[in-house]
Amino acid sequence: MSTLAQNKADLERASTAQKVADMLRERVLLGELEPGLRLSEEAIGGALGVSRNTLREAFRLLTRDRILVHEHSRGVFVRRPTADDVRDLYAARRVIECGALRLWNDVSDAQREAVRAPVRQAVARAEKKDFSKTGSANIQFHRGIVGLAGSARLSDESDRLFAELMLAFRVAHEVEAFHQTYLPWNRKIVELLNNGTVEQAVQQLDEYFDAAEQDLASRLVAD
Amino acid sequence: MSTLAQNKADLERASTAQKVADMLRERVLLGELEPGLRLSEEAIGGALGVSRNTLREAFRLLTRDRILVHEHSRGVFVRRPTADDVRDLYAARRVIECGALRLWNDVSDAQREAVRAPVRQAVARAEKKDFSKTGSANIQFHRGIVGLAGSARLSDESDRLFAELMLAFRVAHEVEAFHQTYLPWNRKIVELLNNGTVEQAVQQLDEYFDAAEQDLASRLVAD
DNA sequence: ATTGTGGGATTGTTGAACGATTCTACGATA
DNA sequence: TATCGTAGAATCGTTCAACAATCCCACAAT
Repeated sequence: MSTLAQNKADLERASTAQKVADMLRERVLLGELEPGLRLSEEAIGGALGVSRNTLREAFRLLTRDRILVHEHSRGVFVRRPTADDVRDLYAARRVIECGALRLWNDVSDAQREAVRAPVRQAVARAEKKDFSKTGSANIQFHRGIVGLAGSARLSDESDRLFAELMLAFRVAHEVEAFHQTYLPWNRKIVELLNNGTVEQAVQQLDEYFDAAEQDLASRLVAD
Repeated sequence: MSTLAQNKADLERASTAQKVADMLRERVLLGELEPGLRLSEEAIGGALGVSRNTLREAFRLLTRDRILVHEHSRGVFVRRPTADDVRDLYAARRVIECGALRLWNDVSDAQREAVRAPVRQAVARAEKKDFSKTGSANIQFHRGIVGLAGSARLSDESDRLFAELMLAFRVAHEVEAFHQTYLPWNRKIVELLNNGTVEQAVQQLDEYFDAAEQDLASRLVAD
């Protein structure tokens, strides 16, 4: 049955616009296309070998994901989050993740494990002085938390929030170093959860958000 | 300064695709285009006098809003929420709205008033046997709750969840009667908030979700 | 009843075209 | 020197026509 599900993904080949959008998303998140950069329809379309119409469809997709911003008759630009955006982003995360974390005792073991595992891996890597994937590990931890809610829609929206946050890190020139700072926090949260003190874990998560928001926002005031 | 903000809205005339999307969204939400209906590019584009390309951009917009679903090489259809969708929707609402409501004591008076006012109006109308806008009043109440979080992103996403829920009501043939049932719940929640017993209000909201979810899901099992 | 197999309809994508809007650079004016 | 206005270039917004790819439906064969 699992093979059928796999094949399904192969059969549902994405449209050209979807594939272009995926590629552009990756480039933006990898930092190859800097925030604020204007994406010319002609230049990008020519380079990728797709028509303007198809490319515009891809742009719409990414605009909805908040990766790009669309200005009428001016074109699309890689989003450049401001300090206000960061505040909004963290206000949303606080509600979503703290709310999800409070469900800790009502969810499946698999869901709980999706929260613990990323931290365990990050700790293991940190002990080996391997800081290569600390960023994605931190994201995985928070994805796990959102997953406790058991809503695909909420998880999808959170992924969009995380992507936008990545752009903010990029603007703040703090892509990797940033996440690394907060591993101790994540450990503490998992520890509190394992102790059965869920409310304390929620409070700890809330403090993490305070610190992270302030840290990031302070780096975004200057241009 | 307020006039400037108004003019801005005029200046930022929406693109054709955006206007088409807005019109289609309204038609769908009003029930003129039934869930499950396939939207032919040629038919709709011809009727609205826009090109296929522009129409397809509008479709993409609405697909991201979960108003339409897009099946490759088959076309776009008005979304037809299933019982599983309803479960997912309420799982998301539970986390978002209960989380937002817990912020009651930390927000501005204006934000709190945005929660109370819709219930007050609904009560006034109900006393006059005027049940015309009870649906939108219920939605306004919940929009107000989400607004407590103070995140435009979260409010936008919630609007999408509400729109999707409207479609579910449509499928369940319960557009107006549904909301009406839950006015007493809303009153009780506001009452508990005014008493300063926020946690009890949150619990009441959670029970509302349980009841609403079960009611709606039970009407969606049959086709 | 199930399984090919056509043809017809619809979508996916392209390329060109042209009006509308924005940007840029240069010169006029104070 | 600084501000303003303007013509021309560049780019976006939208349409149209075309064709390949895909799906749907009816009909025939087993």
